Amino acid sequence: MIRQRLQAARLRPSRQRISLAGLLFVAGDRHVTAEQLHREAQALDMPLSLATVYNTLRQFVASGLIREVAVFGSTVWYDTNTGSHCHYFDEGRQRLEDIPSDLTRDLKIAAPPGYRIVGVDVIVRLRDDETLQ
Amino acid sequence: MIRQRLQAARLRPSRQRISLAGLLFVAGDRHVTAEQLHREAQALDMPLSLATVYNTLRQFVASGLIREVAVFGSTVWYDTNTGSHCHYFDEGRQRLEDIPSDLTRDLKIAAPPGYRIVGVDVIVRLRDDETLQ
DNA sequence: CTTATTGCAAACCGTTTGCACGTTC
DNA sequence: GAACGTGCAAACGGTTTGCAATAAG
Repeated sequence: MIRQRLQAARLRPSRQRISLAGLLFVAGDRHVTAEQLHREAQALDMPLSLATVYNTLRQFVASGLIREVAVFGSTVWYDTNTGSHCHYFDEGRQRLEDIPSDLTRDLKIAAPPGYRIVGVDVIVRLRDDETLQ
Repeated sequence: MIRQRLQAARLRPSRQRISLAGLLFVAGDRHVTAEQLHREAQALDMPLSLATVYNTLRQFVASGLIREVAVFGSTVWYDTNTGSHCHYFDEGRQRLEDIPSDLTRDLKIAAPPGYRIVGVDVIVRLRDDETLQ
């Protein structure tokens, strides 16, 4: 199943890619950073380097298997749900989550003349009541 | 006017802060990065260091004079319009701009139980028709 | 004279890259 | 064996910080 997915994306099924695709796709929607995924792989004794995690995630994005999400800060988040949807970002726990209903459908966005819309990112930043000083 | 604005924010009107506040607030809404603002100041013979630009912009954010905008990549953008509104990001020219109508009013966002919404970022990524491969 | 601000250079941190080695087809 | 993938360590780029020098109240 994982192998088929990689094959469909024209990526050779190397041990590392199978491990990472397994972590990403076995458990439904996921939102992870490269470092998180690397730690997970380590914990499960899947030996691969951090550089490979970064490179692989970029390849997965290029192949449309996952997508990037823009959040504050320099960290790139990856989302296995490639459809149109929005995100909550819990600033206290630093966790990214889908917003159940696709709010983008409510948005009446037009591109300015001469431009094309290549993506819409909606992120709702949250603070939990305790963390909120 | 600039001095009053700084005073209201309880920031001492140092030469550097007056320069930067001038650049930011004299010409209506602006969207800049720290590097851009530093280059502008240099060009106008306002001597200040890049570190000061970074620090000052953070103070301005903390005082509510400007706000940060989350865009892809590690670069932080600063917006002199602190009200609720959304952004176009021109990926070719790397320019950030306001979307004239406040789309966030169309969004029916609720915070999950136990959470508070501290901000909503909507960024519409654009590519101009030429740049589009 | 006390407290805040600045500038430099070094640290930082997430990410990318060059290149020698290993793997897949 | 040709093309591709991996891992290391070093580079990168935007940002932050420690600290001595300087300026504001």
